[in-house]
Amino acid sequence: MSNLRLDKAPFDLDATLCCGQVFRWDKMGDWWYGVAGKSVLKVRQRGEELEFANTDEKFVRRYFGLDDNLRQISRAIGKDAHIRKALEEFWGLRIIRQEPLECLISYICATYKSIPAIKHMLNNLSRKFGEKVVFEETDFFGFPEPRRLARASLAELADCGLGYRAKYVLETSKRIFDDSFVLERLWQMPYEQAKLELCSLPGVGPKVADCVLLFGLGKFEAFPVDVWVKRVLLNHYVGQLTTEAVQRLSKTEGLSNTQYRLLSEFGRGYFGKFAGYAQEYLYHFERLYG
DNA sequence: TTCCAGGGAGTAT
DNA sequence: ATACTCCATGGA
Repeated sequence: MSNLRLDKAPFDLDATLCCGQVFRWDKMGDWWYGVAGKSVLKVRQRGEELEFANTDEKFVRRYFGLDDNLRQISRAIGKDAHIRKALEEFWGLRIIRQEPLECLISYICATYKSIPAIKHMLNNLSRKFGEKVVFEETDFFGFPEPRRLARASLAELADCGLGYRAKYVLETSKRIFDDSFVLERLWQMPYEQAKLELCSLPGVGPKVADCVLLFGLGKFEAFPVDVWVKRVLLNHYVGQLTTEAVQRLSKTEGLSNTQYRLLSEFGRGYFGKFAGYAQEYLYHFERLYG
């Protein structure tokens, strides 16, 4: 068991793990349990103190983004009353550094699904194809290696509840496994180029790409847009959008490609290089109170 | 039962 | 380039 004092690093563990960026953490009592890499992490927060087990401080700092300068980020994105309200409400929410592959597969699965259903799918995938790790007499499962997913059958994947996403997960896993696509190479690419590369994968469009770039590859300017974010922007940012843009957005219920680019570029332009942080605060706020 | 979900691909214009 | 349609499934 180790402790970490959060003196100069505001952090809210609950908000960070509940805001829908990760899907495989569970709270038992006041402890959170999650699997990263091949080990089970156990974390709880008591005020300014973060307690953790089965991992080390270096990993915790990196995984939870504790070295991001949240005050500086907050000053950069705090452009208006609404975002400042969300920042205040969830102060200490941070963008987690997910493992890129888990992040990619997770958000391919997440398309057109609710969060409880996504959790269900990913837990099924991990139980079926991940490595079992026993911790505190409980079975946990690591996220599947690309090799296991690449060699799975469509039926096995479909059995996990993936539906029509099964073939996307399979084909993308094959491209990762045979090294024709190297996720790590995107780290040093600029945002736009990395996004273009990601969108060449089956099951990956602009939304999934932005999520992977933000949550897995440290591109904080990525501004993923879904129906919730569209809702936020139409409810609170009409003044900052052009009237022509608002008309185009109100025309249809869903989110066309054109609408996606419009909103994503607005977010990036308006909130700046930490737009992804703004997006996550706004998204969480809209889901809880919208 | 019906509706909706952290959208993407395929096809028609 | 842009718009329309279909998609499997679980949860509310």
